[in-house]
This record gives sequence, structure tokens and C-alpha cells, in this order.
Amino acid sequence: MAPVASSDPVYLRVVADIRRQILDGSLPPDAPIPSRAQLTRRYGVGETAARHALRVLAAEGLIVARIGSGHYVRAKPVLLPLHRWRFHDHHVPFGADLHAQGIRTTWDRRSEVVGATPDIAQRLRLEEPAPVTLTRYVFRGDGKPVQLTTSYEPAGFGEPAPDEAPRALIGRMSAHGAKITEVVEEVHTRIPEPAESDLLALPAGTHVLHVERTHWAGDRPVETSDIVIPGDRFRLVYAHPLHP
Amino acid sequence: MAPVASSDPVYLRVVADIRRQILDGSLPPDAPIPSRAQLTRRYGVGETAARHALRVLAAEGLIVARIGSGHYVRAKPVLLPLHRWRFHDHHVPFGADLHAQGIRTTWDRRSEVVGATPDIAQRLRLEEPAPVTLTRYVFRGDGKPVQLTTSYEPAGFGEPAPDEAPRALIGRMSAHGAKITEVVEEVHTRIPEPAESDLLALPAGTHVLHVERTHWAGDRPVETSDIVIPGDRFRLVYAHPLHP
DNA sequence: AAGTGGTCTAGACCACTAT
DNA sequence: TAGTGGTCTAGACCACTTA
Repeated sequence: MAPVASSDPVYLRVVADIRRQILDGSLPPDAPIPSRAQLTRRYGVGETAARHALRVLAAEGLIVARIGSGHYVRAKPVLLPLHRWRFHDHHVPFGADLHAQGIRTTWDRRSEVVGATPDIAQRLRLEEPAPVTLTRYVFRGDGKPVQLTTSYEPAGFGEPAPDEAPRALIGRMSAHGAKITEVVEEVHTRIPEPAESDLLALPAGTHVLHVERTHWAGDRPVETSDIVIPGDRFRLVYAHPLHP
Repeated sequence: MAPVASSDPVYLRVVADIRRQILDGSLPPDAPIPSRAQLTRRYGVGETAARHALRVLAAEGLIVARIGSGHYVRAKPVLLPLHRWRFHDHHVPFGADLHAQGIRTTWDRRSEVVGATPDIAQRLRLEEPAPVTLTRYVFRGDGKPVQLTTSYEPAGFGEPAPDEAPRALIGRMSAHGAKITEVVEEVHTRIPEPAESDLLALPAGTHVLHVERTHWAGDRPVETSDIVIPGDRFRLVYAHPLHP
């Protein structure tokens, strides 16, 4: 019998051993992980413990399962940069980063006027039942959805023209006398909602980056959006010039 | 017998039913979820399926387990804002946001000179075996670690003074002739490493926000950091003024 | 045809919580 | 003391991949 050092749960012995091999390179990316049956024999544990160990390693993102085939060391995914804005050029069109990677980008949009929810009313500093224009965007890279955006504006700035580009908002607001002075983005990470998982075809266990973006005209918020980005494919880039 | 609509896995029936009750409010925050034994009876499934359903709901962040007591609907956590910078004031000291919440902040630091890893060498545009000053910070809120930072500078800008504040870097670089012109932050979400989970006392299943920050002097990178922030407690705030 | 992961059953023991 | 979640065993069936 192998020397056993700890009284920890059995499955953690298996997890720790495989994790170590992955991190120190003995198991390189795409290398096969022992199957449930092999783990029970090799470590002298039951099927449940072996199964649980594989599940934990998968949840940690260290291995991926191909059903019918086996578990494999997951290659670290490449995170494409999404430049949220640039100095002297706030007008980064969606898709510039993707296009630089040779990815063809498209998008579509649906607008409707609805009553503001309490959350949106607070973000736009409106009284609650105020009407707002809600616009849903789906951005696609090579045909597959890669970003979901839900935008809210107080009704009255006019709907976006059917062929208006997403970033033309600043001009349209300006035409209605609201000169945009600041954009604020709040970033957090969360578990995708089931609908988001479906649309974005997210692998189990991946998170999304959720960006709450608000356009300000002076001290008045004139547009706010919820932007949902797959966390396993993208990183957000913020550049900030210092007293130029 | 209740009407069964789908041939999906059994545990998904349980998951879908409980998820619906949580999302539509029938099960409010902190409400108890039926136990494994109750689920087996109520839905006519085995213990394994009941157990699996609870595990999935916990992984989705909808419920939390209190061992020995039961599962409960998880109250949506409040995400404290961390302002990464502000217009006309890039000098946001760490802890300003926390202090505004009545949280007392402290930090400590250890520096050493090491050889640059390939990754760090690339980020600092150095030849590989170049010496760099590595500084590890632990930031604490009310005594508990809330942010981990690992900073790298080419050796030769002098070590930070023992009592130098973290943000004094810009001044120290300037004194060595490197005028910082831009800060770039790249944000992604990932699973915490085990050491990070321990230090930050992260609940299972939570992600971290990983900020790769680089200070630039013209086209030369003079400092780069990896900043690790618990994803269940914070959101990052980026404000961007438009052609002022 | 053999092996694999996903799912599932029917139990069980333990440490912990609640009463 | 009863109930709970965390862990664990010993098996099993299925859809799928691989050869």
C-alpha cells in the first residue's frame, strides 16, 4: 500500500496528485487523464471518489471531458483582447479587435419601449414607471454570438435608425441636446444565466464578464447598458493616459 | 404521479423546478431548500439525483449549503465598487472605496530581485534572463485579505522604500527619468488558484477578477502587475471622459 | 466490441446543527 | 436525538467514441 499522509477526503488525494502533475508539466495540455476505472485501480478508491475527483478537476478548469472518449488536460484558452476605449479615440467600433484576428463580425438588434424596472430607473435617475427604449443587440463573430448587450435610454431621444451603428449613440444623443461627457463601465464576473449559456454556447463552468456601461451628459445619465461577454474567450482592455 | 414532460436527466427536473421557484420569488433569499431525503420523496428520484441537483444549484450560485443544517437560497451578494482610476485624478489610493464603506484597510509587501520569467520578460519587453524586482502585496479590509498584487519592475529603478505607498510608483519612476504616460489594465475572469482561495477565503465556486496592469513611459513598459480580486465581493469601475 | 463519461439506484458512515 | 450535508462503496445502464 502507498503511504497515506492525510486523513483528508479520499477524492482530494486523487485531485491533489493529478493537479500537481498538470501544474508541473508532467501532464502537458491535451494529455489524457486516467479514466474512472483506472483511477479506482490506481489509487485504490471507489468509483464515486474517482468520479468526484474528475468532476472537481473539471470544475477547476484543469481538465475537460470528451464524452465517450476521456478526460484531457485543458489547454489554456487564448483570451482575445476587447479594447473598451482608447485615448484620443473613444470610438472603438465593435469588431475592431475581432477583425484584427481575422474574424468576421456581424450584429443585429431589436428595440421596444417598455416601463423602466426599479433597477434601470435608478441607473437612469428616472421615476419608476417612466418609459424607456430597450434595445437588445446580439454581436456575432463568424456567425456565432460572442456578446450580448441590452441598452436602455429614456424614451424621447428617438429610436436608433434601423441601420444605425451601435456606437452612433453619441451623435444621436448630441442631436437631441445631450452632449455625452463621460462613459463609465463597471465590470464584474458572474455565472451566466441559462439563456446566456445557450446563446453564447458557453462550456459548463465558464463565467461571463458583465459590464454595466453608462453614458453621462454632465451629471445626467442618458443611456445605460448591460454587456455580457464570455469569460473564457475575451479580456477587456482599458487604457488610461496620465495628465497629457 | 406528477405529469412528466421531458426525457431529460432526472436531476434536471429537480434543478429546473427549484430554479424556477428561486427566480420567480416563490423561494425568497435565505429560504430553506428541501433536503436530499425530502427531494427523493417529493420528486420520486434516488439519493444520487437529489444530491446532484443540489450540487448543480450550488454551482450555479443559486443556493448555499450550511453543513449539518441544510441548503438555503443565496442572497445576491453586494459588489463593492473599486474605482480603478478617475478623470483628473489618476491617483486613487487603494482603500478609498473600502474606507467609504467603513472598512479599515491595511497592506503589507515583500520585495525580491528575481530573473524574469518568459511571460514577464515579454510584458516588460526585456531579454529573458533580465533581473526584475518582484513585489508581492497583500491588501486587507478589516484585517482580512481582499486583494493580492504581484508587481514586476526592471531592476534598477530602485526598490520601493520600506514605507513607500503602493501608488508612489509613478513618482519613483519619474525620479529615475521614466515619466509615466499611460496605464493599461486588462481584465479577465478565472478560477482562483488554491493558494488564492486560501488567502482570500473564497467560497467554493467563486471566480476572481484578474487585472494585468502595465505602466508605460512612452512606448516602454516600466512596470507590470497581476492584481487578483475576489469576484464575489467587488466590481471594477472605469470612468472615461470624452474629448473634454 | 471495448472503453468512456453521464447518469442513476440503494444503501452507508461521519461530523455537524438544531431542538 | 433526529436531521442534514459531505463523503463513499458497489454496482448498473446508456449514448457515445474509438478502433
